[in-house]
Amino acid sequence: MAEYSISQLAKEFDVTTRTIRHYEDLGLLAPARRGQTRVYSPADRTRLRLILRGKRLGLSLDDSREIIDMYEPGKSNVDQLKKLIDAIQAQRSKLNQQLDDISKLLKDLNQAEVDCIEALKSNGKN
Amino acid sequence: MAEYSISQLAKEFDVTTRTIRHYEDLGLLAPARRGQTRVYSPADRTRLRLILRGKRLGLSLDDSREIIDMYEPGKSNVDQLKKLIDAIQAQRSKLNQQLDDISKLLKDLNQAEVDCIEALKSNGKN
DNA sequence: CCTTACCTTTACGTTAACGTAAAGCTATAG
DNA sequence: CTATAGCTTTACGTTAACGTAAAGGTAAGG
Repeated sequence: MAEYSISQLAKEFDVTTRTIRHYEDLGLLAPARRGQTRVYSPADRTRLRLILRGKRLGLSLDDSREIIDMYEPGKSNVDQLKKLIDAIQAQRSKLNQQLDDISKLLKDLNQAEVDCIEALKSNGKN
Repeated sequence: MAEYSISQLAKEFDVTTRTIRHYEDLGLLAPARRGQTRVYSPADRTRLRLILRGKRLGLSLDDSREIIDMYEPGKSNVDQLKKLIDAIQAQRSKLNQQLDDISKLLKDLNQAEVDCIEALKSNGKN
């Protein structure tokens, strides 16, 4: 089965159909139509997954569209490709910054937890 | 020198003074005052750094406030502490999800770059 | 004394990312 | 045949996170 309805995708990724249509309005998705009804291919499904992954990472929908478009070069000219490579570099450095942020946050959380447990212990004595 | 003006912090972290005041409106910062003027301590500066780190990770300001408040238990009761530990667990699993997302995205970007460079080569032949 | 450079509060405006309601088509089950 | 379930478009509403004036206090420099 290589196709999905909008509500199937909505259920699978735990978003509303409104959200999926919104992404289409912004040009991030372009599913086929059977009559008036949207029909999603596995490729559409993958695009949706990428969009939501981007969201979890704090990317704007515009950012996500740019990234997703990077995955399909081939019809571009040389200048565009060079711009794409630059964009990829930029994204990579941003992601590395995030990795650094996350490791620091995790460290902080560990410390906070230790402090919490300590507080619980001495609190239990009262 | 253990104090900062609002514009010093704004410059250091590359945000506007409006942004910093906004964080105060939402209860994320509470600097001292000299007369009417805000005076920021190193601790305030650290809180601001944490807020902005959270922002880079896609956290809402409310999320950030919760996390930051985790760093200072001590006056809480047992129930609050237990809730804090739960919140820490939740944050940790969210961050681990992000780590996974990022590693996948980085992988995808690498592949996209390879594809780009390939396209550039064959394009150069024309 | 007055300009320049800060600081302040108050308050309306803006953008992104949807939510929500209204109104209607379509098909299948009872 | 009609009622229920799922699809559609259109369009106004909402929330978060600030932006952007407007209007004014304060202190140092020429």
